[in-house]
Amino acid sequence: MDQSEDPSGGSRTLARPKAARRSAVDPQEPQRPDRRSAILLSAEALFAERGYAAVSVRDIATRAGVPIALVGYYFGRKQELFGTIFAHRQVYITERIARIEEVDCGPSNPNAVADLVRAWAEPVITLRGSEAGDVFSLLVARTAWDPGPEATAIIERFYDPLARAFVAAMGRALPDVAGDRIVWAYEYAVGALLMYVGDKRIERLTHGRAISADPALCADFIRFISAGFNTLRQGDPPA
Amino acid sequence: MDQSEDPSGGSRTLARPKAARRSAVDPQEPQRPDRRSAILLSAEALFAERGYAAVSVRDIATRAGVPIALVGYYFGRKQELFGTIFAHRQVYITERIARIEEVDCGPSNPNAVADLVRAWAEPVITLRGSEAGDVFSLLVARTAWDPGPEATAIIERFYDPLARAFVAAMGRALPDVAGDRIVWAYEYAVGALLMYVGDKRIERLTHGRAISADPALCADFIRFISAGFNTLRQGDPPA
DNA sequence: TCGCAATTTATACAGTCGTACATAATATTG
DNA sequence: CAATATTATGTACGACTGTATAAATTGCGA
Repeated sequence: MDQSEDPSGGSRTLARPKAARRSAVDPQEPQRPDRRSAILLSAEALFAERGYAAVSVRDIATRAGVPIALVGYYFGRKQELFGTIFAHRQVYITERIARIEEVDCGPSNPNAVADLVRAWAEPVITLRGSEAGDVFSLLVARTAWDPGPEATAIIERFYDPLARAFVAAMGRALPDVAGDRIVWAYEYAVGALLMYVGDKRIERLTHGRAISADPALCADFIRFISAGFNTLRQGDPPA
Repeated sequence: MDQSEDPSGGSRTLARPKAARRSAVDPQEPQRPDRRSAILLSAEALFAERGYAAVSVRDIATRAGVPIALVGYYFGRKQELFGTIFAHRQVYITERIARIEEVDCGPSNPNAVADLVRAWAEPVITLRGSEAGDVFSLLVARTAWDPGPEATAIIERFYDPLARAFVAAMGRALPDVAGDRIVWAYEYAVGALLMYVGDKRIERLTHGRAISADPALCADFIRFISAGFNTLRQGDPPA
């Protein structure tokens, strides 16, 4: 499908929302249903549920209650709509990077590892429960494990910076540990966090008693991951 | 295999491999190419690379070098072929369950947690490097995160027993810890292991220096997860 | 009111998909 | 040999896909 890099096609000018320009007279009136946002939210929810490839443009349009062609009018190709969703939520990512870089990773802080893990994970966990947060967290988990080229491009573009920021900070907190071992440990932590926010099996294994909003659960998670990173201090260096 | 749900359509009898019946005269001669196995291996590799939905029956047939209709002749629907792949590798799963149940989880064993984690993870990690092991491990990781109904049915059928065996054994090793907290920790461990065997980002983040065959890496992983489980001992009970 | 731009809509195109089916080729048995 | 079972194959069907395009409708400043 890709054909890709420069798929613009050139001829058609992509629609930009010139709407909502009756200006700031009465911002909270319903003001003619915002169908662009409806499409964006519909796509986000569907991609989060089923993954990129399993959602058709028709599904998105149907759920949003608009004709199919309107999706292309506002967002161009399916792939660009996918990217727009993440761009729309990018603040969630930059906030996490900012919190990571606020942590004191110097030798004076004995809790640097746990502080770092908390700064990295807590924004995601506390996001759960809010409506948009639940949907987007699930979308990220789905996308992180989606082997398709559209999904990997998104992860590389939006989440590699976060990964590098965390690994760099953890390298400062654990100055005697080889960088590659920290990267591997980061992978394990990501895998665990993705399960926390995205796995559906937990309800089956706990017979429906699972509640991911429990704050004690968040504390358990941070302890689990922090203890893992701390084991790197004593381990054998890689061969 | 159950073949199951009864989508059979009734009329057509599914092919069963009556071949290789020229008996035990000369088992290693090429004996007319085994196209059934070729299809099975082709499908396994493609599903592992791209996930269930992103692979077409035509892709499978082309890679195996057989006409499309032969896939249906041997395996019926795509969904049944998917299940047959896992049934074919089921010994990998039962071996892990057996190793878990061999571990002494009584109070006399101070290393019960680490022994359990090793019994659970080591068969997967050491499988990597063998050709079939690499492919199947990746397939499991893809399937575990595939939200489609075909994939979730497979995980429930083949991997829920492994999960319950591990959780039960860990409950014996940590008798004072609530069961649901162990289930959550198990989810984190699964997430980490899936990243170990299935993530492609590691090469990007380590600038291509990652080598998952390194035995020190296996030791790091088991230490990481064991330390996580051990934190459950001291944690606050859930609210 | 007209005129222009923004938005909306129906429809069509060229592909790919899973699956089925009739027939051909080959092997096995009598 | 003939008869029968197994394996192999080409082809076609209806459904669904992403995307494009021309035309209709609406909103708004002049």
